[in-house]
Amino acid sequence: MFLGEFEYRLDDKGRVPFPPRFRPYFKEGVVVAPSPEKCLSVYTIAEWKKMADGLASGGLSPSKLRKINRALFATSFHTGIDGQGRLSLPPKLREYAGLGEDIIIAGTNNTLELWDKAAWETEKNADMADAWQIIESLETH
Amino acid sequence: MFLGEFEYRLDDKGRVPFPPRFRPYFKEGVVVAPSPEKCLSVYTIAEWKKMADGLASGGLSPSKLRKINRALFATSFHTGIDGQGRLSLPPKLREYAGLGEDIIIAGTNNTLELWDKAAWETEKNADMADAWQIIESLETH
DNA sequence: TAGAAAGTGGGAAGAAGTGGGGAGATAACT
DNA sequence: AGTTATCTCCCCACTTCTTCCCACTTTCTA
Repeated sequence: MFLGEFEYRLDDKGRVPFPPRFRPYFKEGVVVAPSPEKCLSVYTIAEWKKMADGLASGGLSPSKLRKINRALFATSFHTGIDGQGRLSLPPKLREYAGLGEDIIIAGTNNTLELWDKAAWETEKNADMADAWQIIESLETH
Repeated sequence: MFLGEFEYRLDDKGRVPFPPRFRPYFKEGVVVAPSPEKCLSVYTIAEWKKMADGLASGGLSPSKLRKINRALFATSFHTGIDGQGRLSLPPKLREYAGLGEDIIIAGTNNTLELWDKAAWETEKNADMADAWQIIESLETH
């Protein structure tokens, strides 16, 4: 269960600190994938496999599955955390998410997300307003 | 079942005492989440999981679920009570709730709420008036 | 009234953020 | 094919911050 919002700086070499409390869960490795919201999703190996299996057994047509496989697996990276507790991000992914110097790492229950700080602030405010409306409507059922 | 209203002081390091009678329920940890009313909700782990599971099984679309996950999980923090019975609050949450030196911790049945004292006084007066009206209207059904 | 529990404050040790340098590997150019 | 240049990864060091621990004062209770 990943909770919280953490602010870090991306250094010249493309490295970003990883929240200490989450490091134990990523001992076996880290999978970084692009997300539809122009940020990066960070999976544990276990969560990644669960997600991949879900897609494979999702009853999709072979051609759709090939598309998804290319989009998802080819653009994702399997990496690790270095001795100083940092994650080093490939240039392609840094570029995709428009990462500047200020980075936000946010917990989203099963995964983490990696954002440029400015983009995160706007997204967060929008999402919080929406979320409370959705939750309110769920609870009245 | 959490009842009552407790007044404490937030120290320079962002720590606030936790009502002794409630401490046993938070041995496994504390989840602090922002609430729409500009205060902080305090969950036991069990209550938090119940709430989170309810959302996950709510039949929401993936994009809505991502929004909710961000709004809810990224803005919340998993923390604990220190040896002196104090809760240490992350700066982001202190800021969100506009916490000054004087803090109110209020029981709200299955969670606690954490308020700036001044904000609490005005909210409480408004809520008491509304609540009795709502209860009255329920009883007439 | 005395003892225990709780609120409050401060200090020290350890962890974490940040930056830099060196070695090894890869790729390109001569 | 050899040499060189570049890039990446790993290790080292420093500074800041957080967290844990200790001590004091006040309040409530027996």
